[in-house]
Amino acid sequence: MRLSRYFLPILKENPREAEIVSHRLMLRAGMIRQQAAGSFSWLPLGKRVLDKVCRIVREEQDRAGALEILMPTIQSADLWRESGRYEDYGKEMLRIKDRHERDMLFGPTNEEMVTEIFRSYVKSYKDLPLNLYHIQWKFRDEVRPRFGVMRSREFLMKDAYSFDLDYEGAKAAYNRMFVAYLRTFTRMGLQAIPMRADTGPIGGDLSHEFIILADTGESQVYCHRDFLDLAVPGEGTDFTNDSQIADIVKQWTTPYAATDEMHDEAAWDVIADRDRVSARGIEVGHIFHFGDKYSKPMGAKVAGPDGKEHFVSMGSYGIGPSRLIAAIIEASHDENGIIWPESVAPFDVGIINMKTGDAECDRVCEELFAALTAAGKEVLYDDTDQRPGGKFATADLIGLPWQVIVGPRGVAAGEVEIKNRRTGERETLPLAQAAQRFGAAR
RNA sequence: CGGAGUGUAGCGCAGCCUGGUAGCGCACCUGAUUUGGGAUCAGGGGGUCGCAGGUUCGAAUCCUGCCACUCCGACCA
Repeated sequence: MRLSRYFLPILKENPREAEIVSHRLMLRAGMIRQQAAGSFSWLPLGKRVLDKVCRIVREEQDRAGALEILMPTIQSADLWRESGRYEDYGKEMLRIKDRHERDMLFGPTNEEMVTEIFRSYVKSYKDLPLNLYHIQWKFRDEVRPRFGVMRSREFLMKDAYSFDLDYEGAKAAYNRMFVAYLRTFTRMGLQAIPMRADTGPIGGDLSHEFIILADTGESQVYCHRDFLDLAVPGEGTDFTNDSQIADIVKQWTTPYAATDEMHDEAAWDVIADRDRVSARGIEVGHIFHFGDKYSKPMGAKVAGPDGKEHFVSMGSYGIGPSRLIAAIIEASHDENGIIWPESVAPFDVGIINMKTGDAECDRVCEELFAALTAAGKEVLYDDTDQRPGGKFATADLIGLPWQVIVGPRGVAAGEVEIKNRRTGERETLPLAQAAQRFGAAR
């Protein structure tokens, strides 16, 4: 992509309304545009990151055996009356009437709808386990939206729903999602720690929040230092092996970890001082087991091997990709801007032409741009006629992992400079080697 | 929903107290000189001063009501 043809409305100054760093940087980097309290448009740069995050989420959900579907944002109130939540949910649910005066709502979550789908088709335990997920916009009419996309009213959510014959099966499904989450967050360059959670309004008796540590986190969290060195399950993890998956979950739930509201002072006191990690955290995922809370009132049942009907045992599993992006920035930035982990960076490499219009600089940049693109890299080529300082500032702000700097001085010597955004390390390389560094053939 | 605050050009702000032709910086457009960490000069475009009433010869400025947004608290992915 050539920057001259891109839409990247960066801001030099901090917008007044943005208090926390991720909100500021997302606005300044031209990723998002606020449209109303807690509702945002995603501009090209932000959309690219959102897509990358969603892709990782998808890959890990699929790997763990979940199947992607897509349900509507607008739901009928009748479904929610079946579960009893239409009355219970409160003002956070945006209620709408259609032209026939029928009660509708903008979905804050999809338990009822997915249960409706399930009960319509699945009648036998032989079709279980089943886990259906979708990535869809949700709306919760928060009393006080804040912190940009971290706490918005409209937000993107991956929500998965598992269906099993009994508690044992549901527990195994829960464990699969648990392990999938560990992998998902790790792939985004985050260290996520599962913490026992309150089951909240959805109810249930087994629940974990996945919390990442960041100085600007919204809540106080406590955990054992052991978490920081635990091995994250690899790509080859066998999600069909229940006992292996259960072992991983056990390993990841044994050391102490709790959010403020679940904190147990007595258990905490037992831990040696040097092993205690007391920090700020951001919740990026939440998994629940809730049994027959919806299957029972909504009549979602299957025939078991015993020939009798059983209400299915369910769980739900959420990740907020839009909020996750803010969390990544909170965990990875410096005074100059965002520092993207490579897996979610909007582009892999930025090429900075220090002197657009200079025949040699232009030629070298074009060659590099073509070579890196051919090598499968996503490249943002700054071919604008801004001055070097401005280009550096923009590149640092939007946080691409690598910058290739092409200036007349280096070009005369047949060299370009490569800068790593995270470490700030610069390296001067002959042109051919620079291209090879990013996977180009020659 | 309680408390506090802010609405003036795309962004950041001044002007309001003490009413009299709406300003500054950045950004944008034109031209010239520039080009290794947010250039310089010259010229230019852009605002029903959040909205609605009221007071007044005259309102960004004073009064009343409303709306939007932000922050703190309570609440949540």
